[in-house]
Amino acid sequence: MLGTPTRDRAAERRTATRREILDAAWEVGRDQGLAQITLRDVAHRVGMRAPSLYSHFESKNAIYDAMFADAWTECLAVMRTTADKTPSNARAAIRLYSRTFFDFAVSDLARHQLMNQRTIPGFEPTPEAYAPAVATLEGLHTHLANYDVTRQEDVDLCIALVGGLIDAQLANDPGGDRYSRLLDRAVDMYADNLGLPA
Amino acid sequence: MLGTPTRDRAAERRTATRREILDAAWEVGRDQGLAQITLRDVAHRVGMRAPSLYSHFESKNAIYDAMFADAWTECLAVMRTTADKTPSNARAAIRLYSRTFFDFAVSDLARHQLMNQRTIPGFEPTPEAYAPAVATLEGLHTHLANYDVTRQEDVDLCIALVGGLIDAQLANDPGGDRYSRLLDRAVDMYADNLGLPA
DNA sequence: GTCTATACACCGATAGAC
DNA sequence: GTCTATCGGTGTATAGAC
Repeated sequence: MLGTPTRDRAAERRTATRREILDAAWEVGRDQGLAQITLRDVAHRVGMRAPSLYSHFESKNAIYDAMFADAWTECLAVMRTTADKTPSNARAAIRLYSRTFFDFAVSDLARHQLMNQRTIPGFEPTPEAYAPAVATLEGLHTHLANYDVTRQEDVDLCIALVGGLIDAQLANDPGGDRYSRLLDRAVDMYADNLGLPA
Repeated sequence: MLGTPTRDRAAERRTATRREILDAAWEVGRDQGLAQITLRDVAHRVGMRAPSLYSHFESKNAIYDAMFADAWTECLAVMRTTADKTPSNARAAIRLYSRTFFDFAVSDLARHQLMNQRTIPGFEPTPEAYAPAVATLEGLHTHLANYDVTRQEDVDLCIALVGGLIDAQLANDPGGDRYSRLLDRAVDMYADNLGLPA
C-alpha cells in the first residue's frame, strides 16, 4: 500500500517560482536601480503579467523583504566561512574580518543599498527578514570578543569606521579603490586606539 | 522725469513664492519622508494646485535641486562661522570642526538624506546646486591644511570616519547620542594616527 | 505671467473569469 | 495560478481662463 508521497512537487515548484521572481527582481534592481523596480518589469522577465506576482508575494514590499533576507543570509554565510580560518594575531584577524565585509558590501551597490541604507521609500524589513542581519551582528560581537574587545562603544566604533569607508567608496569612487586602500590602515588605527598588541 | 523703478516687484514676488514652495517642500519632507513628497501635497500647503508649481519650478527634481542647494549653502555658512573661531591646537580644532558638521548633519534626517545619500530615485543634483557642496569640501581641505594635513588619503579617512558616525547615529539611534559620544574619541584616534601633537 | 482644468502614462493593488 | 479589466494615485504636459 502506498502512503503519502515523500516529496511535495507542488510546493517545490512554488518555491522555485519564488526564486525565479526574486532573481528577476535582483536583475532589474542592479540594472535600473533598486527603487526603480516595477512589478511589470519583474513579471515580464519571468514570463508573467504583473498581477500574477501576487500569487507568490503579497505585495511589492514582500519582494523587497525576501531580497533583504537573501542578502543578509548570504552575508552571514560569507562572514562565517571567514571567521573559521581566522589568524591568531588580533590585528590581522580584525583586518581580515573587516576586509571580508567591506568587499562583500562594495561588490554590489543595489544589495548594499537594500541591506544597509533606507533607500526604498516605504520599506521596512520584517523581523524574520531581519534575523540573519542580527545573527551577522552577533557574529561580529563574538569575533571581536575573541580579542577581548567587548565594550559596546568599541564595537560601535568599529562598525561606524568600516561602514563609513564602505559608504564613501560606493558614493565617491564606485568601482575604484580609493577608500578600499584605506581599510587596513583604518583598522590598524582602530587597533592602536584599543591598545591591541602589534 | 521718472526712469525705470529701482525695484522689480514682480521678480521679488516670484522669488518669494519660490521660497514659500521650498519651505513647504521641506515641511512635507520632514513630516512624511523626503521621497514621499508629492507635488499635490506641496501645492496644497501653499494654497495652489499641483500643476501651478510648474510656473515656478520646471519639474519635481528641480525642487529637490533647489532644496539640495539650500541645504549645502546653509552647511557652508555654518562651517565658515566655526572655521573663524578655531582653536590653535590642532586636535581641538579638528574636533570642533568635526563636531560642527556632525551636529548639523544629525539635526535633520531629511536634510542629511538629501545632502549625503542617494535616497531620491531619479534625482541627481545639477552642477550649480552642487557648487556649495564643493565649496564646503574645499573648506575642509583648507581647514586641515592649517595643521599640515594635506595628503588626499588623510582627508579621505577623515571624511569616512565622521560620515560613518553620522550615518550610524541616524540609522541606529536617531535622536540619541550613542555614536555622537564617540566622535571626540574618533577624532583623537585619527589625530594619533596622523601623529599630530597632543 | 499665474493659475486652473483636463488629460496622459505609469505605478501598485484588487476583483473576478477561466 | 494566471489572466484581463480596472481602481486610485502619482508626476507631468498643455490648453486656456483671468
